[in-house]
Amino acid sequence: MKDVAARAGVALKTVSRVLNDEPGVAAETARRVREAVEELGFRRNEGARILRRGQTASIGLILEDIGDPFYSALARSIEDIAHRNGSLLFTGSSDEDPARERALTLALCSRRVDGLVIAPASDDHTYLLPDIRAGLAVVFVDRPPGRIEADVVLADNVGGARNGVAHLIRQGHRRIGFIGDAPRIFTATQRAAGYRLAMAEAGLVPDDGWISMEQPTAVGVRLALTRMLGGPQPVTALFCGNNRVTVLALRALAALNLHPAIAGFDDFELADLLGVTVVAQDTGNMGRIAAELLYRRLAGEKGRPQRIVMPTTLIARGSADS
Amino acid sequence: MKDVAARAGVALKTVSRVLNDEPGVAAETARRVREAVEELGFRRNEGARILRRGQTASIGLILEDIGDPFYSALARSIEDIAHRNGSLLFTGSSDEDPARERALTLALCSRRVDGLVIAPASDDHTYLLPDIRAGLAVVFVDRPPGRIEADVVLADNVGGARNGVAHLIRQGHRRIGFIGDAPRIFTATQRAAGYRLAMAEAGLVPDDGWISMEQPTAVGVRLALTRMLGGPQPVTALFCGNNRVTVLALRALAALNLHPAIAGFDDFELADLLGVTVVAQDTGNMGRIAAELLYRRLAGEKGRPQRIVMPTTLIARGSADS
DNA sequence: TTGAAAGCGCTAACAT
DNA sequence: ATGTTAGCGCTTTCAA
Repeated sequence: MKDVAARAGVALKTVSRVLNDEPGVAAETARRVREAVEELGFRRNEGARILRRGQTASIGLILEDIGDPFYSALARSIEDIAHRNGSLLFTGSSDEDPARERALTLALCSRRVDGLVIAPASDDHTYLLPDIRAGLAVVFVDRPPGRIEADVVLADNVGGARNGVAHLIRQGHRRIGFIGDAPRIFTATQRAAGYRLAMAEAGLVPDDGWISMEQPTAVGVRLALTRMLGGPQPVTALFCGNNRVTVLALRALAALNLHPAIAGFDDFELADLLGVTVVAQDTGNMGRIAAELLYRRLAGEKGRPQRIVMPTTLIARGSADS
Repeated sequence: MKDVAARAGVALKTVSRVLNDEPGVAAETARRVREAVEELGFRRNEGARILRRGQTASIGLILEDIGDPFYSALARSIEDIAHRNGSLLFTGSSDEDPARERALTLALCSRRVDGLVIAPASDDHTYLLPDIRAGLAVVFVDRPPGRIEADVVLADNVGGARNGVAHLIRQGHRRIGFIGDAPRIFTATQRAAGYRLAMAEAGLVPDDGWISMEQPTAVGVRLALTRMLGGPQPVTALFCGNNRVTVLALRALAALNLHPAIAGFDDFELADLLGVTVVAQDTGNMGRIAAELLYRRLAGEKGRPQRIVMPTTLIARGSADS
């Protein structure tokens, strides 16, 4: 910028004025400055500007895996809101590792992002307190924060799973299996609770062997399925706890050539063509609402932390029938 | 940091030394400093550090849509390499809009990202020249840069499409349709060329009506399909130009209850269960290689711009047969 | 309408 | 082993 000022024969401050469209610069002077900018290929150092002004116009997004369709859809809707608010977006994948989540988050705090949207893997976010006190806005999404009070946008996990399982029950099923995820994952536990609730409401008592709460792998899901579908009293229907489980289960069932009724939490691409009944969450809206809440907080909206629960939709496509 | 220094009763520089693990600080002094850091909830302002040191330890990724599975897989592999190199990652979606791509890119340049990975929508990247001259590293991925020389990592689009179409021909098909994307998109044109090549090599002359080069929409694909599959000489097989087209075509065919042979460029989740034959690109490796090249350039590797072409893999799953 | 000087929070270079 | 000074590139404040 110094070079630009020299070239245009004006003071530093005048260049700054032109670049920021501040009033009080003669048209001719402004023209000369712009010309110099062009000739030098000058690009303002945003970092220095930020240092001086104290607002970074950037937000961070921490999630489990940007490569997962559920999270990438979330990321996209958040990016749109960030863009609309003139912010750039940092993204980071925690891989479900609390230490990596924390490291990533603190790195973003050091960069002084204005706000953070976190789909947490950790259950303790007290480490964010100094930054929040210093003005950082944080909204949690998909899962609640741990040991701090903060805004959070969640799906109706219990209600959604309950609806899905109730649908299977309406189709006449009595022995229904649930394949979830590791119990430390909030959504997994909530959806399992929804399963139990639906069963209880129908007067059904699930056998212990009908419930699997493990981190989903191809091998693990196949084992769980052979266990549930073998023996003298096999389950006749399955409810899967998330999109990854559903996909793994569909593959395993195809390989085993078994065809129980099946439904799952989360919609996924081509579920329609495969005719798979799902409980869909509105991922796009969830991200949008979380990001909009973040920007309202940044704009100064006060009030106690909100807990927004998004409804889910049962989409019956046939796989749950019979 | 000033506050920390005051609290620990040392000079600013000593705090800086402790925070950077620089040698020459007594253990006891360091302890006092760390204590003060803890008590004050101090977090170093990375922006100021960057301003002083001139390296941002961040890179940017510009792609069409972070919500698209193809690109989100790419993003994930790039994020991993960035993480391994101690960088944070900015992501931005251009929505196939050259102006948005440019705006996003320049915003990142102003933030002084160390490097940029771009899956370009624009065909003119001369606007990057000043930044490249100033030391910015840029690697293009999926599509080549426009009007500048730069490193690029591409899939073997011509060869892949050719292999896919040749596979259909080997199954006995003679009238084969191609549904691509807008011709201004590099990959679309390349894959169409691969289609023509395979046809020509088999001595087949494609009818004009067998080729559709439009931005894929549900309606557009359905129309193209009814045109190709209607009439007295319908095509008996289809080759789709990318994952989105393939999915739209599968949906349209199911709705129309038509079952021509089909194959497509790009693998996609559940293609295995649907038995769809595809030409797969190794997205993860493509991102990894692009990002690694970027970091080699940042580490000072000289030499003329590279053009790396990644092989594709034909995965026959049955949908191309008969 | 324009400019000079101070300072954002940090680190490099040079004392002590 | 520790401190002092200058300055990264910009904006803010105040003056002309």
